[in-house]
Amino acid sequence: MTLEGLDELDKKIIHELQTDARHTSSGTIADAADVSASTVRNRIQRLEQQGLISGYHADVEYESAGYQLYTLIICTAPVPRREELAEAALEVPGVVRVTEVMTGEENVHVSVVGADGDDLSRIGRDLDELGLEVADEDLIRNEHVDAFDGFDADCEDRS
Amino acid sequence: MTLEGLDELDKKIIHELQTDARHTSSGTIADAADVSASTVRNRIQRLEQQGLISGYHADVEYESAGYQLYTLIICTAPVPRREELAEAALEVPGVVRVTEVMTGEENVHVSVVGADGDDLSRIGRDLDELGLEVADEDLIRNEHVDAFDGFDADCEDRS
DNA sequence: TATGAAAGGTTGAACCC
DNA sequence: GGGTTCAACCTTTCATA
Repeated sequence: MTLEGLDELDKKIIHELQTDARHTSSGTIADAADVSASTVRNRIQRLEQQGLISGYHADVEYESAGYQLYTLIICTAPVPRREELAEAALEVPGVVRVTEVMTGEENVHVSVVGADGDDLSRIGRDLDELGLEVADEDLIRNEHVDAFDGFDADCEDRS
Repeated sequence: MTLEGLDELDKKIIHELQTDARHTSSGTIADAADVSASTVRNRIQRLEQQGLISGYHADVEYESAGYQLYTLIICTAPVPRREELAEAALEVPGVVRVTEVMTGEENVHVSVVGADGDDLSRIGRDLDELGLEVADEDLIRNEHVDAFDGFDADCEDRS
């Protein structure tokens, strides 16, 4: 079954780019899928234009870079302003991700990077000044990411 | 000031790769930094080997791909088993990110992708069977990511 | 560690089916 | 839609300082 017009080739492309966006060439995917490299290039271009792939980025280990305080700040926003505040939070220096959740009090989760307590104090203050109430603040011990297996053709069966 | 031996060139490289890991060539960075392309390539290789850059991946808009249920599942793990369970959770089909937080009851945050309620039920059951107690479950309305500005040479001043 | 040069792979664009 | 061609670009490898 294809979702939203995504066929197996699209899914394979997404899966490969999710796994390694920089060292995977169109030709490699093309060989594995038995199509030409330009077909893969056309598909990638389409996926980017449709916004299905919204970007590519390097995963950085902040601790190794000397930023010991990779931290999750959980905030509460008034629902009508949630989206606006989430976007504003992204502009605060040190903020690397903002997740808006639908329900509950703690509806904006902000991931931030800091080198010391002063950084965190400033970020907390900045968020507060925007109108985000800081409900909780926790050091992130570890973060693991993985490509979504739903796009992996070799892993279709899910109980 | 350089952190952990990272100089301005390293930081610039990381920033560029965080912004667009696929369409940024060594040559482009080299021109902007007034060094040779080979130097940039050597640095990138070093950053990858040191584990400072741990990977590159495509950002996928799951909703556009037909997976309407991009969801945050907040779990509680016994502290001694937290890391082990977090890694195990990553293997559950549909799980795309696991964040371990240091303190508090809700110390494992799991981001999952599902097409329907059945997917979510299964994922919840799988996490539970691992030994992760599901404390809360929330639809993710939106997720914004941004490159860390601490690596951006044009943005060093932070109040 | 930074640089430069040559060979081979990769990309994007225009074009054809 | 998919495929071909080709010029421009990129990367790899190795040699050099």
